[in-house]
Parts: sequence; C-alpha cells; structure tokens
Amino acid sequence: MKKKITIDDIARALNVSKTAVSFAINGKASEKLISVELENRIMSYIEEVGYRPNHFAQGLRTGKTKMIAMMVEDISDPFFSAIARLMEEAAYKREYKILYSSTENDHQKTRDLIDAYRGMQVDGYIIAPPLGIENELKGLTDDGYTVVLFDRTLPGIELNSVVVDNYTSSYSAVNYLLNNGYENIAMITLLSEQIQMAERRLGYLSAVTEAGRPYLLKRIAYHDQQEHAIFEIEEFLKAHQQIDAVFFATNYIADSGLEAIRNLMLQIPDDIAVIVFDDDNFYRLHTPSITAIAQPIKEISEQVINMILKLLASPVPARSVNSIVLPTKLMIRNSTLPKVSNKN
Amino acid sequence: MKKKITIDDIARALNVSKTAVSFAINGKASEKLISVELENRIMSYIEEVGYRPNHFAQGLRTGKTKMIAMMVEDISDPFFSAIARLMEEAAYKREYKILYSSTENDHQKTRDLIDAYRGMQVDGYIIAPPLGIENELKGLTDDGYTVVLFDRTLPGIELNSVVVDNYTSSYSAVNYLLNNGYENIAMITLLSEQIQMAERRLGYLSAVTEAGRPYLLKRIAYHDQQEHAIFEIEEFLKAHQQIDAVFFATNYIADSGLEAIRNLMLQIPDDIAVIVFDDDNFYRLHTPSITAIAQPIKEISEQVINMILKLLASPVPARSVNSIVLPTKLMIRNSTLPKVSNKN
DNA sequence: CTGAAAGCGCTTACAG
DNA sequence: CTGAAAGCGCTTACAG
Repeated sequence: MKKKITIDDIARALNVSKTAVSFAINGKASEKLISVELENRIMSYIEEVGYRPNHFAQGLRTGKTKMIAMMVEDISDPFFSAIARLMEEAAYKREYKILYSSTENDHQKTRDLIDAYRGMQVDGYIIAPPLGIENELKGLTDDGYTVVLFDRTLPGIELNSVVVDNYTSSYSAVNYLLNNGYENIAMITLLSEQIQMAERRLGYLSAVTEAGRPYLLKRIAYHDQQEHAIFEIEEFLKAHQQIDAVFFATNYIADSGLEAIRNLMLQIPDDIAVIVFDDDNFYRLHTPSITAIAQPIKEISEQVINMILKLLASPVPARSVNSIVLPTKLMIRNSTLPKVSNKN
Repeated sequence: MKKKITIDDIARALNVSKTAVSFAINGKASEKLISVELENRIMSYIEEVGYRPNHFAQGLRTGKTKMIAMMVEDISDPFFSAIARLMEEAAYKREYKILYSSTENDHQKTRDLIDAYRGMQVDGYIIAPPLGIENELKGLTDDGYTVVLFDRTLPGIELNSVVVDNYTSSYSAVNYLLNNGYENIAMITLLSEQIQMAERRLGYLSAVTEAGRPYLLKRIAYHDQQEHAIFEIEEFLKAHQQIDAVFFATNYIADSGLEAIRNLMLQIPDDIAVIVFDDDNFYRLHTPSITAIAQPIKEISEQVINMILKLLASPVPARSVNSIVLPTKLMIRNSTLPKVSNKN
C-alpha cells in the first residue's frame, strides 16, 4: 500500500513547521499571520502531491466529521431517491458526505441507526421520521446535534422541518374531483398515524364533508405484501360500488390500486376517476394519464440542505426552530376528466 | 452536549484496565486470557451505559473504517436505488456503512469522488464504473483497497465484478421478437462505449444478422434532455417506417421511446412491438404491458455485498479475481405478442 | 490479568 | 512565522 502523505511529510519537504501547513490548509493563514507567499507555496505543494488530510484524525481532533445522516422510509422509493440524489450533489459541493439509510418506518430500526450514527459522530441528521422516535430526536438535539425533519414532522416536538402543505393539497385535489362532477370519492391511505398521512386524510375529509358527500376511507398496512394490498383494495371497491373516484395517498398505494382497478376491469375515468399524492414519470405515460399532486422535489431538497448547512456552519446552536411549508402542484391529466353521466 | 463515554470512563468505573475493556469489546478476551466473568461484566456495563466506541479514534488507530463507497451512475435510477437499498441492509447487518454517490457517468466527477473517499479512507469500493477511470481503479487496487465492479466492467482491466449476461440476454430477447414474426427490429441505445451497452448492442446485432434481417440502430446521448431524446426517437421512427419492433437498451431510454411512440400515435404491438432492457413495476401496468429483460436485482446485490465483505474480512489481499455473471429473465408481456399480419 | 506507554494524524494554544 | 507540546479515543505490544 502506498504510503499516505501526512502533514509531517509536507512540513519536512517544505522545511516549514507543520503548524504553518495546518493553518494554510484550514484557511487560517491570514488570521494567523502566515504570509501569502508561504501559504501559496504550501497549497501548491499540497496540490502537486495530492495530499488529503486524514479524515479520521481531523474528526477525532475536532469532533466534526463533515458527515450528515439521511434517514428516509425507503431509499428506493422514487420520491426519496430523487431527493437523495439532489441533496447528495448539494452536500458534496460543500464538502459534506451524506450517509443514507432506510428506516422502513420501523422505530426500532431507526433507533439503532441513530445509535450507529452517533457512534460515527455525524454532524447532522436529515430525517423523514417514523412515529415513536420522539425521545431519540430530543436526545440528539439536547446533545447539540443538528436535526432537520422533512416530508413529515412529529406530534408534540418542535424541530426544524421542511414539509409540503399536505392538508391543502389534498383538500384542493378532492375539490377538483367534486367540481368535475364526481360524487362518491374514496380515499385509500396507509394505516398510519404519521402526520403527513393524517393531514392528507383530513384534507380529504374536509372536502367531502363540506360538499355534503360521504366519506369512504380505506386504510391498508405499510408492510402489506403488494398482492394483499391489491386484494384489499379490490374488495373495498367491490363492496362500495357507488365509488366513482378514488384518491390514493401515496405512490405505492396507487401502484396497488391501479392494479386492483385493472383487475376489476374498471375504466378510468369513466367508471372511476383516479388521483394520486406524489407524481411519477409513469403517470404521464399511463393509459389514461393519471392526475397527481406533485411535490416540489427540487425545492424541498434545496431548502433542507441549505437549512442544515447553515445550521452546521453557525458557531452557536440555534435556539429558534425553522419550519418551511411548501406548496404542491396538481398535475391535471386524463384520469380526472369531467364526469360524463350515463357512461357514454 | 452530553459527555461522550470513553473507554477510560469504563475502565475507571469498573476498576479494570482499559486494555481489558478494549479486548472485551473487540472479542479478543479469550485469546488474551481475560476471564469470561470479567468479559461479561464489561460487556453488560457497556450495554447498560450505551457505550459506543469512537469511530474516528478506531479508524485513525486501525486504518479500518467499516465504510464502503458505492458509486453508481445515478442513485435515483430505479435499478440502482433498488440495489442500493438491498446492499445497505446487508452491509448494515455486518456493521458496515455505505456511502452512496452518483457518478453521472462523468469520469471527472468519479475521480473527484474517489479522491474524496480516499481521504475518508473507506475500506472498499463498489462501483458501476464510467469509462475513463481505469487508472484510478488501478491506483486503488495497487494501494490495497478492495474494489468490486458491478453492472459493467472496464476494458483492459481485471477486477472483481458481478454483471449479468448482457449479450445473451439481448440476443435472446431479439430472437424472441424474430420468432414472433417481427422482421425489422430497431435498437435504441446510448451513445456510449460502456461494456454492458456494447454487449447489449452486439447481442442485438448478432440476432438480426443471423436471421438475415437488417439492423436499425439509433444511439442517443446520455445527457440529452428528455424532450430532445423523444424528438430524436420520433425522427428515427419516422425515417424508418418499416420498423415493426424496437428494443430499448435501458429504462430511461424506454421512457423517452414510449413517449415518442405515443406521440406518433403508433399502436403497441400492432404497429410496433416493444422490449426493454431492465424491468420496472410500471411496465406491468402500462397499456399494453411491456416485455422486459429483468435483472436479478436481489442476487446482484447479494453477490456484490458478499464478495466485498469476504474480501474485506480476508487478512491477505486476494491475488485472484472473482467474476460472476448472472442470467436475466425475459418477462414476456403484451407488447411483443406474435405479429398479426395486415394489422387486423 | 494490570498498567504504563506509544502512536495513528491532526489541530491549536503557547512561548519565543 | 517556528517548534515543541498536548490531546482527541482508541489499539496493541510489552513488562510484570
């Protein structure tokens, strides 16, 4: 193995003190009265030999690791992986590394992960939290770690967060269906009390209730096999033949739902209109194309990464909490065309 | 910030030497003549106070970091994100952390990433390499780092790898089209000399050539805007009206291609049959459903992770190279139904 | 088993 | 500016 160059090697090679080298590397040259000429000499030598400070020695010494943990439900979910991709780029530019992991909405796994990341002393945490990790989050912030939540917050805990307006988005989407003449609108969502899911559900409930329409809610478990989810949705739709539109609360529920609708040989939108929370390339190409609530993925990523980098750069721990709520956009497509009566 | 517990604190609290604590933690108790009783006492205390060794001190001291870098084309690509998810889980169980990043098939970005990971002294590298990083890979292995390639290899360089049989998969898929009566089969692929792309192309060329059919190849750039890719595919299909089937070399090319086909109002499979390299949930739900070559994502992940963990666990650097080639599976769906002449 | 010690590579306060 | 020094928390060879 090639010998790693150390700061000592550099000092010796240039006949300067390693203090000077360290100051130059860390941009403290001017502040520490090191001449520009020496600084340049050091920096160009570093460049030349391809020196890289040992990350572990730095981490051990400074307690800062330039690493951020990102914990989401499922890193292979298109929504989360798109966000991960954008954050990675932004973080990389500022010399931060991101460690991704999937919580599977399992609070025990999430606790274990936080524990492991604490051992690694990552500087900050970006989390789409499952319920049940309130104490661990409190522990993190109490110990001075920077935490930013996104996609959802947790009840009873005040933390920096970036979310979309789930309530209004859902409310508007359901209203759009009502205005297009749909009367018996079902919502199929997760059996979960996560805040973002609760808000989507409330938006739906408000809209149908205000319109004097019944609410038809079906909830399925997160860990359900897809086959089972499809079966449950089929049974639900069969049991409520009056349903003429359905609002799916997430992408993966919609995947099962679209399969159920196909299995039941229902036509979209003639027999049943469809709207989904979260957009996907696929919905544009689906026959018919599917109306979806698009989250501003780029903006979410930027807000989260800017927020956490700003917090990490600040010398004193912030005592106030930043909450950003972003709007979504309803992508209107053919699965929600105005209702034509008598199925013509 | 809560004071971190160190190995010194533990030694003091238990009135034992920190040597003993270290041995117990690292499972060297028996080997170092530490009594089982003492070992248990130490371990249960560690459990009780939630001690976690400082990762950076360990890394600095041992030179091992328990981190693996994973570099893929695009972490938000469904194929790569699914693999990332599976690897993360497997690695996590063995106490390894994975650092993901996207190369964008850009060799300069990839070099920078490798450089950064070297600074972090990650133990191993899992890479779906872009062309042009042969020297960097050679540098890594020369310096004793463990490298496993997947999805593709690089010409003229012998490294551990896990890939699928791109040539045979493509050859068989095109033969399937030929057997179903399609005569003018086009392939739309990347303008890239990456090995896996070259193999897919060669499989196609062999199949059509052997059948005495013409080859109709269209290549588009990786970084093309999707709108531009769609336009190019439309122009290509318009310019070759005889095409009755098309083989897309990747998912994202197929996304553009399906849009082009739709824009041209061509019916699948009556006007044009479709087959795609890489499967996706979406193809099952597409109307009509799309035939695809499915890579064994689970097995690829397992093979890669097992290979790298085995190599990392081995005390002596392996001098031989492991190459694993896995078969794919053709998922036959409605986009390649046997051709009906005269468009009836 | 203990205990003192060295050393991984860095940062930083300090005396000159 | 230099140079010696301490210390981050760990692992490990060594003498007892």
